Amino acid sequence: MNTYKSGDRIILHIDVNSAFLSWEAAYRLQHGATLDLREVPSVVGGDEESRHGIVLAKSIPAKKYGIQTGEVLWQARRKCPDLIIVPPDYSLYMQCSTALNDLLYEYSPLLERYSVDESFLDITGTLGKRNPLDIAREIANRIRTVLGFTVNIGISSNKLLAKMASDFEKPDKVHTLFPDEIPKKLWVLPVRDLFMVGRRTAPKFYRLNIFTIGQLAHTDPKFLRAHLKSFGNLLWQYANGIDTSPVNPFRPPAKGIGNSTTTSFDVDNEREALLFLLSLTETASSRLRAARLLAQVVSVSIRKTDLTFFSHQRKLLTPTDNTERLFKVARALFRELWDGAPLRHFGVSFSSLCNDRFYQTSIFEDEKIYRKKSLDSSIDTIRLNYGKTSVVRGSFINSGIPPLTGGVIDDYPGMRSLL
DNA sequence: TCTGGGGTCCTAGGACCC
DNA sequence: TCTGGGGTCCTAGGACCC
Repeated sequence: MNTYKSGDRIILHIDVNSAFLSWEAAYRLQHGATLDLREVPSVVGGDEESRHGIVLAKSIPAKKYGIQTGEVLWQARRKCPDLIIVPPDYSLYMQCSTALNDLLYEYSPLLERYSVDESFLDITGTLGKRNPLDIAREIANRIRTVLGFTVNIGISSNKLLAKMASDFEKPDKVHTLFPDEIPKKLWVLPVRDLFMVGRRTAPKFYRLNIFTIGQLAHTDPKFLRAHLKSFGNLLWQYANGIDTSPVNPFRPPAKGIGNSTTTSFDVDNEREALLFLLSLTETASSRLRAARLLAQVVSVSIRKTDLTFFSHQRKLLTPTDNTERLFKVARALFRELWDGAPLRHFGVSFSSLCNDRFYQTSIFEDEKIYRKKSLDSSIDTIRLNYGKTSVVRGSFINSGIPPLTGGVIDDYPGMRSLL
């Protein structure tokens, strides 16, 4: 029952079932635990004390209580009083992700790591005479027995359909969604289930009397364009299973590097606000230097206690990776932005990135920049060798504010919203 | 007691240029 | 003096993804 044509590509989308939770469960079992977190109502959740308390991943039994990813933990606990909550361990997830991708790579070099727990694999050239379903089942079986967790695998002739297929019945399932299966398997689904139809777009469709992916697929694209601009066109194509994006094994260079944090208390004074911004600038700029990049745009964002969000950005005359220079801009932006209302969240991010080896210099370039550069790199080196807290700015001492905030694990797979 | 943190892309309006 | 038109750049905000 091969429903694919000989000229088509064969793309697999591999999606780890409840990734963070499964990985925690597998790790604990391998280290002597007797309880499998996947078999009881459980979640991976942030620290409530510091206001990071949301559900990051849930077990299937937890889902049966109506618990949703992104939900606040006290609400989840109200739905299920016996809920087990475990803290996240991102370095473990990174190791599991790498092990998964090493295994996938045995089946094709055309492997795209879409996120920490999702990958695309183009097996067109390595398939030979084998049936793609058999290969997918073999991959899933090996992941389960060798690595100790389960995946869903979607099979189709493009990435969009493969991704939609992996989202069908879970866990530990292989599904196909070839073009001739679209009416039966895709069009019957609610429009909200289509990739890129989020919480704001779905209600727009409901108002236009579009409730299923099939209805969207049969709507005049000109009508969609009138309501949703080019996004309408894209979604019409997705609803019809059209996607020509290739599986790209090369990660494109980052377009922006930033860090943000929700503070453990409301910040109502400039001194503390600026310390948080400095703390974020320290980590974000050291990531910039580690990647050998310079930034020409600095942006600062804040969130008030009512969760409203504001941001300001500024383009610099010349790109830089210098902590002090970047912080001065961030500070100016913050002062423009802030009206004095208490804040619960801060963000600093850098964009318009360029390579640090060749860049346009300005005749106004500060001569002292070379000394500042060597200071930054010395601090980076000391922190790398002796730990992050080995060098700390005096202003943070006794401030109750962490001197370095945010930061990602090296090589954490970048995520993107588009295929 | 409200909702993390890392990203990408798109749009609209204003400034400015020719 | 009474309002063109095309283009680029910059900025703020909003949508989506995992």
